[in-house]
Amino acid sequence: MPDTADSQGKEQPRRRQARGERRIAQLLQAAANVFCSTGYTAASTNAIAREAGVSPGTLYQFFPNKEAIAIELSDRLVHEMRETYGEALAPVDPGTPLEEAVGAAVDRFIAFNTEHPVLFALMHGPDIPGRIAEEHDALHSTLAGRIEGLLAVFLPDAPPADVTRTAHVCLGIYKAGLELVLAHEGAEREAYVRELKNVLVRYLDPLVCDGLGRTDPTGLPRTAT
Amino acid sequence: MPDTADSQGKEQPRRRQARGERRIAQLLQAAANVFCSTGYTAASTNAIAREAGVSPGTLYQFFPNKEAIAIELSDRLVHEMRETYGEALAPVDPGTPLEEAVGAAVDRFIAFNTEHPVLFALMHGPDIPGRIAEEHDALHSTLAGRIEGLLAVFLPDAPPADVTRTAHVCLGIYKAGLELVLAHEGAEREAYVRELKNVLVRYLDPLVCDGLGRTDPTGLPRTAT
Amino acid sequence: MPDTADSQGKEQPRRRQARGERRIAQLLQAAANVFCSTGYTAASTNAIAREAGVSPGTLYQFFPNKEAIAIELSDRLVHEMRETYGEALAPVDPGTPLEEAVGAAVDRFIAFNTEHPVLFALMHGPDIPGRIAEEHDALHSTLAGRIEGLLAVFLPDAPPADVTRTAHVCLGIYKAGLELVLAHEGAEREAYVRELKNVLVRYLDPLVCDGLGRTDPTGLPRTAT
Amino acid sequence: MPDTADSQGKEQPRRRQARGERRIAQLLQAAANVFCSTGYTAASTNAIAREAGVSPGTLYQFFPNKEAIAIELSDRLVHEMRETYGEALAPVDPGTPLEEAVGAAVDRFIAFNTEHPVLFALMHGPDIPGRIAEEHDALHSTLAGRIEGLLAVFLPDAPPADVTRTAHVCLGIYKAGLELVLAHEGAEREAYVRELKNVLVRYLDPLVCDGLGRTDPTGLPRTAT
DNA sequence: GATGAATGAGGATTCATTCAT
DNA sequence: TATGAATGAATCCTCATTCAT
Repeated sequence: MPDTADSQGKEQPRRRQARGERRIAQLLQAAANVFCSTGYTAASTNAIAREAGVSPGTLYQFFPNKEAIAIELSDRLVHEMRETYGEALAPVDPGTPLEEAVGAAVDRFIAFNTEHPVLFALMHGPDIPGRIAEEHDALHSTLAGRIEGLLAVFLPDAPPADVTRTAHVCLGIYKAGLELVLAHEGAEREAYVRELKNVLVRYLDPLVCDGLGRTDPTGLPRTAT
Repeated sequence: MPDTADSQGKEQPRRRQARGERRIAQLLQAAANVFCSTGYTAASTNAIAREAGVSPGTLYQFFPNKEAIAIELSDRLVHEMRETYGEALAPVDPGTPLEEAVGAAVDRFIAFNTEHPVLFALMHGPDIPGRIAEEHDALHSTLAGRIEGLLAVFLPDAPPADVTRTAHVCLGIYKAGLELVLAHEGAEREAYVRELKNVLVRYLDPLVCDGLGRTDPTGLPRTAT
Repeated sequence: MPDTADSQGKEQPRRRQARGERRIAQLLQAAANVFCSTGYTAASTNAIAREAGVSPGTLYQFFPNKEAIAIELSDRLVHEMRETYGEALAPVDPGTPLEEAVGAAVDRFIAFNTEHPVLFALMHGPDIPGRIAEEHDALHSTLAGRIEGLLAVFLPDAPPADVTRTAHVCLGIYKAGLELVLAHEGAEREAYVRELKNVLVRYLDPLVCDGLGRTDPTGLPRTAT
Repeated sequence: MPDTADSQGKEQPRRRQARGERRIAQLLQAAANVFCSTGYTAASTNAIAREAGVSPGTLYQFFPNKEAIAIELSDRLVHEMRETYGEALAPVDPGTPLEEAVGAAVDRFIAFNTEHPVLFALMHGPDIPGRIAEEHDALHSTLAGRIEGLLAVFLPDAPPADVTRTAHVCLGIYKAGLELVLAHEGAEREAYVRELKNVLVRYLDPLVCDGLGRTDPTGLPRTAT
């Protein structure tokens, strides 16, 4: 009756990894909690270790510093995002109306953010303009990339630089909107969600038209409210 | 027969302002520098004192803590903003085209931000969503208020709650845009400025009623770029 | 054209002293307040100056340091004590029963202490045994001296060293009792006052009146040295 | 067959006591030294750490603040007192003459105090009357409790409130006496010890009599020297 | 005399990180 | 691996005291 599995002596690497994985998950979860409640900057490694119920030394066995924790956390979130929503942020059928696509994307993003509140803390990058920390950067680029992918569908002819820029603008808008959304509750929150969608749709709509004169078969403005 | 100053009794509050007022300015300048280079959260009072070339004790003679410095700094910035641009953010003639008004406002804001880079650090509020610190809050409310005033001209019939919400959205957009603008230079920066204006104009345009009620049946941006 | 009063040249000392005395009284009062509310050790000169409504510099114009304030305060208290109760703590008629004399003395002491609560803070000397600070020492010796004077009446034949020692013991008892008295209120306080008197009377009674063979009706040990 | 500690799950609270327990003892010893030489109020955690030869951080790994150190120190002293002298301060046979009991108790107390001089610093509670700090309070209550236990033997019929009050008075007397004792040396110290015993015996003797008319079989003053 | 500015060492406390076990 | 002990610099802030005005 083996009290613990790894007492059998075989396959230690596997087991060790197993335990290690568990520890890592545990630490990341703790880090997420701490980042959420105190913010990334104010979070301390000791606090994370405490929250995880392990000693500081243990934490440093898996992560060289706070930044590494944030990076790994970001990576896992990105990974889970991909798992959940597929490679493209939204596997859009090119015929989808912009409004619908944006609405769906925002809803998904917000749902994901709500489920993983730490995302907000991680996204909330640069205390200092222009000096985006590495840990946030990874997440940031990934998000921007996904948005870019989504945009590519709607702006097939736009120069890449423009698409990239537009993606960054969208991400900025989203972050700002998310902040407002999270800061409110109930009906007001809903209202902010709607506004966020409006901002994005109205911003993107003319660009979509510009692209290649793709006109709505109806000849009417594509995104009638 | 007043033989000495203390026979007057009143007027205790502030004397010997000469050196003191200078020191305060010096400290605020130093604080601005430190906030800019390390961010508000990471800035330390000792660092500010060092930057100002005074001892920690001196700093504490004028400010009880970092927050107070930030608040005073914000107050002065707001004050200067008012001095520079007048009470309303832009004294708009109601007939002004939205695009023009927004463009002017953004240009002014950006100019002011460029001249006072610390504004960005101060605006960059909540590490933690929903928990905006007092020092940022004051600045935030002021900015939101100014935007609201501007919007009131264009949205005379909208319910106040909507105007407030719209102002917050605009401020969010502006902050996000500013971040992007500041993160780039040269032509790219110009491009981001343009995008920022676009976002705002397109967002606001459908909300605007041309004096006689919203006539846009589509609700879509009337001022396609 | 005298811009300030003291440019007249006459009678400066008088005026200076007058104002100075006022300042000193003001500072001492403030010090008393601060000593009472924070204790002597924790009291800061800045706090005293603030309480007095003057600048730290002014304080140091009159007192070289905290200790000097305490000493002066003690001196004035001792002086007032003398003024109020005369040179001897109680001008006792040798025939007075011990109980009465002690009761009166304790009542007076407590009354004085209640009226001048700072006395307690000042008496509460040595954080460190054997190292009585100078400031407390002055007060202490004075009090001990007064008690000694009182005792001399009742112990005319005792060797001086014994009288001194007994006085110190009485003062110690009194201080301890006062602490208990001040720590309680109402009936309980009264009870402690009674106990304090009991302790002193019973302690002194056997020592008293070897002289004429006043015998102790209680049969309690009178001379157990 | 537990291969690693974490397979047990329980028992987390304290491990690795070897070094830690030693450090704690070392820190407490250092604290005792510092409390003795500078007094409790003036003692600083940094000074304690320095005295212990460790860094400030180490101290804070074991104690959250100065108060906690004082409390732990008090607890250990009380514990050792109990170990040394048993649960009751003196396991008195009810027939023991008061004088003897008091004498023994005082001797023990003084011996203990002499061996653990920090006790004095810890007992010396309130800088401010009525505001006894927690750390001193614990010690104080314990001592008062022990005295109360001792008194209960001699005052079996007295109302509990009276016994408590009497115990507090005795403790006060003892503290005052101890101060005097410690402030002297040699013969003079001996003399003060004798006086202290006298004070206590004479104070308590009448109370004992009151109780139930327990009369000395000899009919003589019970505490003849 | 009076002021308030200035000091800098020292107070408590925290933190990222390392190390011996 | 995991632990908890250890570190020392850095945090914010206070204090007694001095000095120019």
